[in-house]
Amino acid sequence: MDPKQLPVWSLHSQVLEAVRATGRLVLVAATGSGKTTQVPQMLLDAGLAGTGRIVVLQPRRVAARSVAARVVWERGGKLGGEVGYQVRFEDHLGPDSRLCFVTEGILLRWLQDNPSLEGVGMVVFDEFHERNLLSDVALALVKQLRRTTRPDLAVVVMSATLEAEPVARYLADAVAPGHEASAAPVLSSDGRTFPVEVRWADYNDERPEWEKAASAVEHIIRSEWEGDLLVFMPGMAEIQSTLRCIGAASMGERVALMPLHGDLPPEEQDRVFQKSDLRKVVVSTNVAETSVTIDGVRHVVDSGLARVARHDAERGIQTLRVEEISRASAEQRAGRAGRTAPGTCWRLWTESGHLNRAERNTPEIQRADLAEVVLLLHSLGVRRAVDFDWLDKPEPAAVERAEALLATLGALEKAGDGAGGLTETGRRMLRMPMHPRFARMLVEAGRRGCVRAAAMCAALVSGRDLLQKIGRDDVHLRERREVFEATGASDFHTLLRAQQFARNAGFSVEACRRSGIHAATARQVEDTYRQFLHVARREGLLRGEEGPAAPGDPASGHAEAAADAMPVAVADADALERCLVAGFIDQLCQRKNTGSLDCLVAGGREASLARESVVQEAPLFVAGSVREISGRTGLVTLLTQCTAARVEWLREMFPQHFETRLEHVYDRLHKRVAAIDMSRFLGLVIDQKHRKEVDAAASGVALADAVTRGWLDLPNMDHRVQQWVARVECLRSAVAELELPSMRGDGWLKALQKSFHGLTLGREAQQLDLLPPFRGVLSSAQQAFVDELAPALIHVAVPGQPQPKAWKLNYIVDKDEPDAPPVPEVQVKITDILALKVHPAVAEGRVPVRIWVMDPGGKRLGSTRDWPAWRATEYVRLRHGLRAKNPGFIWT
DNA sequence: GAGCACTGC
Repeated sequence: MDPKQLPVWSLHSQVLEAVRATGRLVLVAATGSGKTTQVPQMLLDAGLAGTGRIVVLQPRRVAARSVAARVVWERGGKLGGEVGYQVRFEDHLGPDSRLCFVTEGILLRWLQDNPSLEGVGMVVFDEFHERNLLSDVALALVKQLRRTTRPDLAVVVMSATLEAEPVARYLADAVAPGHEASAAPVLSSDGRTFPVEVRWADYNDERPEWEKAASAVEHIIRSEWEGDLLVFMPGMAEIQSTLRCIGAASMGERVALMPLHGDLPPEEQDRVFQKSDLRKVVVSTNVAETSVTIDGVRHVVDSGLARVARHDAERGIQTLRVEEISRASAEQRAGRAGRTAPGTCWRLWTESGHLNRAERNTPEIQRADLAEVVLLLHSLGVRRAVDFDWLDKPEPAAVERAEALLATLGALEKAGDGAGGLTETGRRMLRMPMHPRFARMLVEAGRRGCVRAAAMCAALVSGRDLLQKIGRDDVHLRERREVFEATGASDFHTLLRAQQFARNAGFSVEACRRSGIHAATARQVEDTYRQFLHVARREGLLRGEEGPAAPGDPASGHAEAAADAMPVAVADADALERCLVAGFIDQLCQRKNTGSLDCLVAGGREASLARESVVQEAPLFVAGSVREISGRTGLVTLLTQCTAARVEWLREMFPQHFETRLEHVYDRLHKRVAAIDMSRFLGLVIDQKHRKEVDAAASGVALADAVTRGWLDLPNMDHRVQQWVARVECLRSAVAELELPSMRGDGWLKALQKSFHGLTLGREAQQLDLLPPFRGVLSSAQQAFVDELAPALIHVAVPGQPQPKAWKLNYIVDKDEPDAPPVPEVQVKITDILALKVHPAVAEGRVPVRIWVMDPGGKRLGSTRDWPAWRATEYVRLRHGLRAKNPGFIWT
């Protein structure tokens, strides 16, 4: 087919006009419009990038590679000529390349070496609706360039389902001083897809997702519709359940059932794309939503769920939870049914439920670990990432967490208000295309002569999991796995041995699978390892480990390659472990006890050591990964990829993180306060020395703390004391001029701390009469005010009675409004107050007493804080009944 | 007594 027949060509002149006039364009074009291959060519042929390159950003390596190949084929010529691509590990750009398809990470690396993108005339963002972290960062940086050194740099944002307006406004340019900024022009084009009919679940079906999906599949197969089926499930376990359910149903037609997820060996993944005599039913994770396209699918069954990874910045852990997908994501999934012919999409949720779903997915920048991006921005002069001009701002807590990590690793200077500038170590780390932890590890390895091993460790955890998950009763695999488990020192040794095994086996898929290793991952690890090593060599980190072949020596190429392929050798016994500890130092863990796997994690976190970790004996270790998963019994935070640590190493590498100070703690076992010189490392107690003498005030604080934690109950916190607190509070809020201190919350705690001043034993605290010290928080003048103005007892004169009556007041806190001022209450028989004319009040008449009015038999008739009004209404209503029941009294 | 989506330099 002639590419010029593609729908996007109908916009040809408008696209060129917009870019020529404004240097900007937002293009919304659905799948099949031809935007990815055609628009870059239009822009190139119109000469809109001047003499510069047109850089087209792709979210995936395969996409960059295949689109470049397609465009080369359409235009003739060869790859690396006019058209080329560059992705990690592969550079097919030539000196004359004008159209450059690159992945997002590549552009960001270019920016580091070439901050004003000299030689680039235009940046085109493709598939921008995916809102990947790096594309958001790249767009923000391109925008900044346009406003500063590169006003001529054109920018085109293309996407399938994006709402165009926010991006167009984001890319607004100031036309002239005083004029309103003009948004970027927006164009949209139809795709070339077929209609997809959406069917909804029409009631709340309580069955599990896999059963509902199986029913839908059965229904489709039994009807006359043709075409393959694609079922979306959140994860592997759900896929297995779905396959079992479908297999159990009898549908009168044989079908080919196929799982599809990232952990599948390649040959099984390929089955999905091969022609099949039977109708295919593919049950897949999110891979099939964007990364992978299966031809021939006419029916989509969508559970509406996905596992979403989030970096919880508040808690400093990675989470992975099943979430409802957004409406945009559901659209994308439905579209998978209409690529070759009209189709149907069966959503396993209701149409009204759909409206409650989020419109779009959370952009990655709002759910990712930002350490790497924050470091990059620092290098480009952006010191306050929160204030940077983002399309969607990252959470301040996430930026803080990232800056804290960078400071802990020693990449940023510690500063009072947030993070300071880059350190020398930070500058070195920047040059390495990896997470700052790994960069820190390599820097440490350079000092200790174990760069190869450290680079391999970094490569091993930079991508997918190398090792397959072992089923609970897969005894064979478990035995094979144990072969890799060398020592109890580090789980990385297990990975290193497994990788070595894969190497020795020539990355044979069969051999690797028998030992539970993903061969494809192992091959990727190898590529990553070589790249890391190359970078380390460039940075001079490998100097001590290499022979005479100096870096840059033209003859050294082969020698390097040969050396890199050598088995990993480690310089001295624990050099590698020290590097691992350095890289993961912020995830230092301490076993709580020997009986359980529960651990304390640096920074006040708690988690559990993974059962399969080899680091079972070490009291102190670092975890390569801290993540929360949902188990059958709820959420569990698991520590994996662990390495045993020694205190001496911490003292040597991170002396700045030690803090020793005198702490008073309540010892629950001996029920007393102990004064301890506590030595902490990032919050974890490393060493403690008991002191004989105890500070009186600090001891009081520790006892009060024990009370708030529920370790110590106080029988003497009785009604009298509680009433005193309530009375103070009542008067404090009613008569602010008195400036009484609050005795709730913090005030209560302070009173307790003062009361316990000088005590050390839990028993002493429990036996103490708390009323005198709680009164003592106030000066004697203030106490007198409280006794007078918020009294426990008031005397009320009722006309016709010889003497005033003494009423005992109870100051009551509303359970539903615990922060509201307490109200004084009293219960009175109606016969005693019928003649009362003025409602009694406390606090200089500002707080009327709440009177519970009782009938002569003691039954509550109601309550009032305005007796005359009550008497005029409620009483009048009740009078008849009262009179009938109590004829002896004169009911006036 | 227990477990895991997808990418990128």
